[in-house]
Amino acid sequence: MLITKFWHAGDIEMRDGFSIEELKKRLQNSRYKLTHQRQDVLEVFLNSTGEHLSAEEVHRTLRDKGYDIGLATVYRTLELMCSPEMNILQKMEFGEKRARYELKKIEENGHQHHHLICKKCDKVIEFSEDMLEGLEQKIAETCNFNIIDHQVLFYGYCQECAKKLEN
Amino acid sequence: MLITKFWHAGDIEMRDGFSIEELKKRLQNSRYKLTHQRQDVLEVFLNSTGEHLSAEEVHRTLRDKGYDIGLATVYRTLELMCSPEMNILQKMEFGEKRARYELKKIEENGHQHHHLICKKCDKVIEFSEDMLEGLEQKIAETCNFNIIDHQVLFYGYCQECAKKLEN
DNA sequence: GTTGCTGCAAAGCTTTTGCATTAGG
DNA sequence: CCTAATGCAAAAGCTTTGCAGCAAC
Repeated sequence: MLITKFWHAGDIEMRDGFSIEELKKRLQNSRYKLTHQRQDVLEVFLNSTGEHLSAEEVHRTLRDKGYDIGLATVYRTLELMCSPEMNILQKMEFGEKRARYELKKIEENGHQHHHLICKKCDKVIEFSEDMLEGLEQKIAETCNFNIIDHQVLFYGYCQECAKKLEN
Repeated sequence: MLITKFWHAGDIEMRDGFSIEELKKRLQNSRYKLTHQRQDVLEVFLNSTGEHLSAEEVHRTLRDKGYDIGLATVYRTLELMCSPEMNILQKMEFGEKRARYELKKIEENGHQHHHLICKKCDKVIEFSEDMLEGLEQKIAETCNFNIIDHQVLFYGYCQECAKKLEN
């Protein structure tokens, strides 16, 4: 999966704030153990450049590096890191059959970013935009729904594929 | 899956515009055949009250009615009806492993509706809201991306589950 | 009569689970 | 030590596919 990054002007600054130390702290808070497998999985994300990784890709990356880890452990670790308790990874589904994960990056305004997905080549373009400003609260009030997370997906054609389709 | 409907004031009026005649017309335009299986699948959606149906639910509904149809055919039919050519159904993924489908309902303003998904009981609440007004075009221009569809998902806790979690 | 469609069963993929073994605290 | 975590392999789902027979046009 090709990932093209696009940050809207004014929303560029981000903070990840994740490290092995932070992982250790959060694990201890919940009486989980700091295994080397969990460290290894986190490091894959810390070393990746914002890619949306699938469980199998994380597993293969570690195996290729010579680390010995089972796929089941990768799945269990990903789930743990996505839990509200740990809150380290974000799980996403782009309409493929496999799920993808990325570090939970919080922008200054507290919003996640959103995704443009090309229907032809599956390229994922990220964008950051404050259009949801105030909307969450409005929905929460009107629908009596306590929002803790959201995901916005736009489907369409990227520039390259739009050109190809014209021909 | 429990579906609670909520239509924001002012966005209530909708038009479906689907019928067997319409199906026939669209099939013929693309040299597809009007089989009774395809009619039957469409009728399940026409008779349903806005539910988000999975392939297996469509299959079971038809089997229960005494119609004889294979699950593979249901899948093939659903895929066909989701294609841009047919443009009759909308495929959605709510983070379950199975996909769900519903009639492509277009609101007066041309927007689809959006979903609130309870993290605890999986209830899906629909809401309609014009907050994306102008945003699509803005994104299209800034990102050079030709948007043809979108899906907005909010995750959180519905009123009932929020209460239970307090205890 | 052609060509596409269906049904069945098998295969494919991703993800989950049971259980004996290992390792963190 | 004690409990949680791991690895493996098997199972579980959902979805897709190959192919022979059937139905639409």
